[in-house]
Amino acid sequence: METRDRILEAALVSFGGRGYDAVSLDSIAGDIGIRKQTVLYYFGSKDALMEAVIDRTVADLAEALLAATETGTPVAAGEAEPPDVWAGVEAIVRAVFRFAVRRPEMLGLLREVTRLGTPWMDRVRAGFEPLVERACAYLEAGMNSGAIRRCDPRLLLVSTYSTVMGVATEAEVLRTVGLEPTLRDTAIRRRELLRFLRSALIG
Amino acid sequence: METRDRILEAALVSFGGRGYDAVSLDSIAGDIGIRKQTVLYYFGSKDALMEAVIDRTVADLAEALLAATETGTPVAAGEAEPPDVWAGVEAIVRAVFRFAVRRPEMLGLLREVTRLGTPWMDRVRAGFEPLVERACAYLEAGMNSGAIRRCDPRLLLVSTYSTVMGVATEAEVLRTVGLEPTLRDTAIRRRELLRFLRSALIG
DNA sequence: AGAGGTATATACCACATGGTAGAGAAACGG
DNA sequence: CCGTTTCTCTACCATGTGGTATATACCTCT
Repeated sequence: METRDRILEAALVSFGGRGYDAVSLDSIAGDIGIRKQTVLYYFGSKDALMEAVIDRTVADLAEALLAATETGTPVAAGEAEPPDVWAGVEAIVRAVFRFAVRRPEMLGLLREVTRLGTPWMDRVRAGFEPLVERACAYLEAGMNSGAIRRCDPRLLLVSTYSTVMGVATEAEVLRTVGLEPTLRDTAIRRRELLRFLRSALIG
Repeated sequence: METRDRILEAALVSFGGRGYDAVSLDSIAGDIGIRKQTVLYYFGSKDALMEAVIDRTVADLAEALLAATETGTPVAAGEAEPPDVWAGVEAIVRAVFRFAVRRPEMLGLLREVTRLGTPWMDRVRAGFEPLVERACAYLEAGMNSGAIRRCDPRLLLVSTYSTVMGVATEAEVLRTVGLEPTLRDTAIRRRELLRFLRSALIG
């Protein structure tokens, strides 16, 4: 099962980096020195390959982000003490930036899928659903404890998601304002973003 | 010059809505009841058509946003009094949401171009450069007057841009958290976003 | 050794795409 | 009334695409 993984990896990089339509099966196969028909042997069609890539990416992201949420949240069932909301947000942002540096294709793929919409997006939704639920409950708990300002948790989640994803992935936008997405600058951006979010959430 | 404009309009809707690669010249021509060769008569190639679409969109957006910036900014040359930064930000956000409702293709195209990157993106940069300059100067003035917290204005601009664009355009993300991008919800989102930004900027 | 599944390759196909060539209409100037 | 320019069309082409059919090597189990 070696080849299958190599195909999945190459497809992830291509789809996430250049977009579904812009990538041909020939180019994916060529990247790892095999023929297109070998790709079609493992994955019956281009669509099926995309599905597999999405599923893997969503699983990886959801796992990492759920793990990050547990950081700094001693939340037992029916606990009374409020969790440290800010620590949780910070852990999530750091996890996302880790992906932005080490596996930018994954965040790129996520963007691509939100652009393509239905039916690809449904797979993402399915995989992220527990994450979204948890995040909303988390934010709501923070509002109840007064740690963050009161508002619609879903809207707050969207704002936060957009901001984090944008800053983490939109390299072209950064270049527009004269910033290069180097490792050093990325750290600075992360710090600045955290200040931004902290003000927005707590203020 | 009637046909030319109709082509430009149809291409804008298609490119912005479904992406450059996913749209064929045949489909653009079909949308307005002409043949592909007529499209190629006015615009020598698909690339040239895309350039024209980008240029028009950038010009429209830049004009509207620059106009919005002037709202509530009695900024004369070498003025001493600080401008009302928050009023300016609010005017910009309202202008962006106006586009999100009335011309969503334009914001979609902007997204698409940032995804495609060089060399398309250079045209956007060129058209937005004065806007970016103005925005940075604006934010810096606000920091100097103490109206908003001090930080790198370019990073703050990127954070704000990402947030506004995300909330204004990512309909799929909204659906993920169970929100529909109706007109009514859009107004609510805009209000919530303004509260979010206000906290982030002023805090 | 041979049967059967696993895996990779060659050859091919139907189709859509961007682009070219050139004809026919329609308006316009002399 | 004729030549020129502007515009739109039909017809065609070269290329790249996703996908099928099929052959071939390899490996494992009996």
